[in-house]
Amino acid sequence: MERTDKKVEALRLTRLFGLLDEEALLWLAAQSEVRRLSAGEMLFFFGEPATGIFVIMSGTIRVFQQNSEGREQVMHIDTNGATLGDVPAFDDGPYPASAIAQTDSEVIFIGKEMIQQFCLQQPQFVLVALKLMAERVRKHAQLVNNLSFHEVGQRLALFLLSEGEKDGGEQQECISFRLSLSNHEIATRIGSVRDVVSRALARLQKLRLVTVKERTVTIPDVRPLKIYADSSLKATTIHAKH
Amino acid sequence: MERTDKKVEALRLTRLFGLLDEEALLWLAAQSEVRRLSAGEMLFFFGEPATGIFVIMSGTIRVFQQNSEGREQVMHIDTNGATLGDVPAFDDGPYPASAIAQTDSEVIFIGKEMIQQFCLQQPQFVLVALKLMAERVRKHAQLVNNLSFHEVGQRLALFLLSEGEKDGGEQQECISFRLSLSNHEIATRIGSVRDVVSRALARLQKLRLVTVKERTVTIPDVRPLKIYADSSLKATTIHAKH
DNA sequence: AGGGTGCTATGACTTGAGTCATAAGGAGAA
DNA sequence: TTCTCCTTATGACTCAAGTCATAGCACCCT
Repeated sequence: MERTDKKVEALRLTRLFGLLDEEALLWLAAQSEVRRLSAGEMLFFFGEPATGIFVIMSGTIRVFQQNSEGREQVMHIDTNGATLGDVPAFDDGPYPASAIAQTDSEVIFIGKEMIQQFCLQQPQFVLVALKLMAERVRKHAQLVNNLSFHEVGQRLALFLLSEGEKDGGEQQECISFRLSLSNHEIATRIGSVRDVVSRALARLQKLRLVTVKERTVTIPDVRPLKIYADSSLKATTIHAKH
Repeated sequence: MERTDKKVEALRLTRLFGLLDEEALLWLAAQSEVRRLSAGEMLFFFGEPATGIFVIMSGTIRVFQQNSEGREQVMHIDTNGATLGDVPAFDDGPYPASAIAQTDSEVIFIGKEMIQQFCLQQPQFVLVALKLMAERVRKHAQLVNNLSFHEVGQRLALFLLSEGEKDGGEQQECISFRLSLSNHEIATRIGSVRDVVSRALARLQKLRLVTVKERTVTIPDVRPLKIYADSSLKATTIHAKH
């Protein structure tokens, strides 16, 4: 199998395998195969029996659930170094969600048996996997929280804040960044639909919490936006009545 | 420390520790302490720094999130043998949810350092923990699915079906069981409020999908109820228009 | 008996969210 | 240029969900 080095390099950059020694990485690389995906290609489907885990070498992959009408709820979006399909690899169930390549991507596939065999030989690896899995639980709990307790406008505000932090990086009062996603894509992440996101964004602008000019979002002051995102609706409604 | 045997017995009955040998259990039991909780007492709070994990010896404990108005979303409810606080023990964050004793309960507390130390000595234990954590992720993904894609009536139907299976046990067409929870408690599990649950239950009765008599629920045939729970709303709405 | 307390049930109302239809702007292709 | 295709924006409409108020029932405690 050629290009083992490339695979080893890719594995070394992941959180899951990053701490392993050269030998272990070489073994894994030998057991693995590279798979190339075009944008829009499905990596796996919800409910399908799982055969192994995927490690992203390049590109970005969206993991989501979908209802019978095609409406999507994004669970998470991953890029270089992330691991996919780890849940079914460890609990032996089917895939709990579907995954699609958002851009042309390269992933490394490692069969479930390999992983399980590997686990028995590399105890410290299992600890890392456990930590990553715990973080996943935490993220999902956060998602439940957002969906249960915040309405669309607030979820949009939270989304903009997280995008702003990711993009702008710093901990500033004023953040400005280019909105790389369409309203429809935003909707799939915050659990809504295109139209409603459009309206919610307009509302945030009316409230002077953000300004949008040609898909460039400016948050003049993050604090009131954070307050809006976390505020109980009852309070804001009562206030708005007068 | 007296009553070590009792602790060992309790630990042996858990999924997390059940496969360990006597020696390991004894060590854990020696490091642990028993804590008694009255019904309604909090075990830990969302956001609090986590100090260790809890194993339920007796009683039932509810893990939930809450918004500023006091509305609750139950994440899961656990009894004998379940483990709580494992996520923060392994990813070193704060508690991702709050926990309260629903009934008088006894739990075993094991400090985080003990657990982490234990992990290094007992590789196969980590594998079990990983599997349980993966199952947790799966459950949460399922919860997100329910909240995102099903409306209250459907979520109630799913809840009744799961209660029926749990109680009645068998895989029958017709299920009848006593509804041990109040409408408010049901509401916290399916992400709604008391009034709405009451109405939704009335609607299920009008549709002849269930009958309720003095808190005893009868599902004459589970199949139409399952269909109702999974049906896309659009289809039912269009149908109802004529 | 009287007075809590907690639960259910139900009608009236409000509102957030989603659907549908339409208009308009930008990008790219022929 | 013109014709698509994709996107955003917006008004009109519908409906599910939630809020509020009220009434009735069962239970418990003096």
